[in-house]
Amino acid sequence: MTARGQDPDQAAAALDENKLIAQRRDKLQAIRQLRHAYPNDFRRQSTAAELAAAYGDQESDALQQLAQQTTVAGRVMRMRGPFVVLRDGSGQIQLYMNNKSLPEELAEELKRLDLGDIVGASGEIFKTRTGELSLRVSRFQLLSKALRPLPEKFHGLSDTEQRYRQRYVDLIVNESSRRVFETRSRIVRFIRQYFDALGFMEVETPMMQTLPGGATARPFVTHHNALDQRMYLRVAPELFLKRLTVGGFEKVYELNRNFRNEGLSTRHNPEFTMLEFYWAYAAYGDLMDLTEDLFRRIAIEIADSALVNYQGSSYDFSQPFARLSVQGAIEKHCNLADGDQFADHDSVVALAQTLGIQYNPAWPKGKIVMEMFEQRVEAKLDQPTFITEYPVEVSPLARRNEQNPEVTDRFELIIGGRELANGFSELNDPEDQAERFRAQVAQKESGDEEAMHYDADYIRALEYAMPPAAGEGIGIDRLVMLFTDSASIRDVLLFPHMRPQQDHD
RNA sequence: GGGCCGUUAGCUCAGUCGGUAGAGCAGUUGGCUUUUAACCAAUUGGUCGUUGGUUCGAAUCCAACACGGCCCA
Repeated sequence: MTARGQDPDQAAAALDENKLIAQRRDKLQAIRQLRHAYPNDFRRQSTAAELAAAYGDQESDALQQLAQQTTVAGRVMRMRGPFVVLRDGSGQIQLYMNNKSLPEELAEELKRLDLGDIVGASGEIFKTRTGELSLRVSRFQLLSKALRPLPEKFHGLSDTEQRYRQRYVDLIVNESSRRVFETRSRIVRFIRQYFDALGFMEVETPMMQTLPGGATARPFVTHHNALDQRMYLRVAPELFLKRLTVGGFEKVYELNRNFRNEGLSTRHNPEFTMLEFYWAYAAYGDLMDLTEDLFRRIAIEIADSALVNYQGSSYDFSQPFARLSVQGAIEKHCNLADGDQFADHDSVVALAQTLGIQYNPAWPKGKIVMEMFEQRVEAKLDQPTFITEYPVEVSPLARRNEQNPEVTDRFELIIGGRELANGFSELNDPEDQAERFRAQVAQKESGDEEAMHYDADYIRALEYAMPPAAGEGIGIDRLVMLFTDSASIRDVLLFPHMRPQQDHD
């Protein structure tokens, strides 16, 4: 019942009650009469995986001879007659619990056992007639009662919304989901090992910043009470990591969360994980080589093969990636005869008209060119491709190309029509950087909310001399999507952002 | 922001032409007790997402809203 003035969350929880939960609460009450219902003095001797490794290959007779006793613990996942399947963090082990051979009080306890309960059990290791490794249970104990029933045993939990909102249930019943997050963890661990082995140092820079910088994106805004100061959640760690190269840390990386106040989609979550690394005395070509090597090694580590299948496409990470300039990619995928259309602002505007691009004629030429790329080309780039020569107007932190000052020594890696990485030779000329910041401020003042602020301290840092360097960011969520064949970023985030559910009174 | 689709028992899903709600699993009771989505018999369980409209009558038709999915921008 929803009492007037009751906490809405409590009201929702109360409404969530049903007969199945009530029955289990009654069982819990009965247990509370007998003893502590949530003991924490049970200790197990074996995990399911350890038992499988030690005894899985043994013959039934040999096991009988051994008569090895052990103790396990885990969640009840199946009950088939006298058989109870227990799952622990390592895998599954079957228990044999015949209520006719158990002592009377345990037979009573067995009646109260439900799917989802967490129990400890001990007994002799044996193999059933069908050859399944099992434990002939002589003693068992309920360790934690499940008051809520598990989803259906065969189909698991398939409602997408509930899988995201109640990930703990998804993880209990859907092995494929568990595997995705195990793989994510392996990938992140591997990346750290990879950079550590190359002599990079992992660092942590501010996530709360007084000036958001390092990317063109809308930030989340918050407030620091004691300082009475406006603060921003970082959109990128870039400017702090580059300050560290000024300080003399020549190879640094950070693998952590960024926050961008933008829409949600199958490839965007407001908080997402990014790897950024900065490498002194290297240039963007070195980054591309490293990126190819990293992706190949991740593929072999995770998939045991450089061939990765993703959503119907197949990528061979043993091969070097294609390399194509922004302009070249537009020419190729829009079937343009020559590059004359890119000569000046007027001709670019004319081309945007011809291609039916949505744009603002007041935008600088390079920004219109990027709109062409994003609206007409990016999604078509399936196979791994480095797109290079990004316009200087959309690359305010990247080093200018020495042959063509309109573009930067920058690349993005596109796979499956998605941006996976973005890297460039760093702009370490403080006077050029100050100029670029001023251009960003002008764009911000003309209404571009994503344009950057002028970061005077960053300019001061560059004035102390930053070594020539190259730096790159790799989107970890999208990378995990690629290596787990996941269609949505929500499938690789344990707790993706969701709109709150509304309760109707 | 726009388009399309979805929302029915704890879970997975049916629901015909608008005529008063169904299955499997889970649960309960009993049987069986070396099974593999165990099996056999009986049985409980529903604000049909929310609000409003049309109608003698709405899970079903219409509208708005909420949440989710896919596609587009």
